[in-house]
Amino acid sequence: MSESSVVAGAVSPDAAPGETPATARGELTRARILDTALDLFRERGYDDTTMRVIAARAGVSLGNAYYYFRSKEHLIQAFYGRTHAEHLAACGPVLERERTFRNRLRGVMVAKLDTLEPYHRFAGILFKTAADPASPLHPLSEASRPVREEATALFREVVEGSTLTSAGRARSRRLVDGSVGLIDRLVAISKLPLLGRIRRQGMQLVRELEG
Amino acid sequence: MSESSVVAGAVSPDAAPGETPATARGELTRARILDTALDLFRERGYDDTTMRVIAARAGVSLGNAYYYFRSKEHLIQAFYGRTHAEHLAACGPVLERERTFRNRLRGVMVAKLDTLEPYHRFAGILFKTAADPASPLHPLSEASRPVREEATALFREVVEGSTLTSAGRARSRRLVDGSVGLIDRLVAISKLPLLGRIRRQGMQLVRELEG
DNA sequence: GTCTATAACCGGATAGAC
DNA sequence: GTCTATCCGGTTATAGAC
Repeated sequence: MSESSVVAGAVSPDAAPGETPATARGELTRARILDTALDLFRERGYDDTTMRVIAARAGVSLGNAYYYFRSKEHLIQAFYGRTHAEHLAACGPVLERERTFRNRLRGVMVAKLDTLEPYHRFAGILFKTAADPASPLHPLSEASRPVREEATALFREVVEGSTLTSAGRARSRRLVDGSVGLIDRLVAISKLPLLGRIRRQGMQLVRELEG
Repeated sequence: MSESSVVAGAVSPDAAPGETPATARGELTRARILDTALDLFRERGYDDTTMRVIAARAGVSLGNAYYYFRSKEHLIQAFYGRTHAEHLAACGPVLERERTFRNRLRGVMVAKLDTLEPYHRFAGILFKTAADPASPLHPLSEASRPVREEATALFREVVEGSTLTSAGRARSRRLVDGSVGLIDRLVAISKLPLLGRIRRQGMQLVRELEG
């Protein structure tokens, strides 16, 4: 029940959930294309990186790039898988060390920011495509399932491993710090009888929407 | 100080903020293109509606369509302007009639859902493009300024015209109803001394992030 | 100066041969 | 697995008509 369960169960970073596996050499070609793409995304952003340029720099034909990645967006999905794996690794020590809900939550969130920092520049595109319900990048899409389930498990562990009783970019970091503190207090205070009625109202709303 | 200030101050529905005005006949052509586009969006969705088809059905050349609308996304911006105008009109009676914060907020939000209902099908694309910081559709973009300021004024009026002391799709409607009730109670309860510390903490966080 | 049209460009995606 | 050839649609260049 330690965090090793989560970290150990990681999907192979570049397995590109739901995507063509491959044979020995194909796996290399695939990795080369992804590496090239992520480099280019960092350098020039997403929109200014064409599939043709990715293919060229990776030393394959355009059609071949599409053999490994069904679409340009699927490269981002692979990006998710890769950074998620890094995030899991970074969380290991934090979850090992911290026991309060507050510190565990903060540690996990700050680790995420650290992991994504090098890609800050093209973060915008992630929101854009992820917000499209039809995109394979949508958090609830089938393609996102593996990473989604792992991320869920990660947060479950944040909660379960904590006692829950105790009380990058500089602004983002401050936001995480501050928000976590607030959430922590609100969660604690929501147990007071005074708020029982409001909480029940909220819970019922959620339940109704599920049904 | 009645809501007439907001309703009266509406931008002309299709003025396409920041876009080419026009002469007599041009204005008609422009409206025809927009009508055609919105019809097509409703019928077949956004992605399946090509600029070529819009132009053809509107009886103009492709290049001509681009004379009036800088890009396909700008058609959506015009859509915002139009539905926003309808929303304002629908809000008039509500704000005239209701005086409690809760009912005013609910009325305005339900009116929005009603206004957008016919376009439910392509709502997804709105989130997608709006989430892109570089898009003219982004809520904070310069192109969005006119509608944004009017919408802000509308909500200001929801608050200012209320006493704030009293306590479509079926699920969306239920969500609005329920959420509004919750917000109302939370706003009320946040005045209790018990929550003073948390509120201050939250306010300070917001202030810091601004500075 | 306002409007309209034709032809091209560019990049994501696909078809199909090897 | 890999390539070449092509499609398709958003966008632009540009020329000319009112």
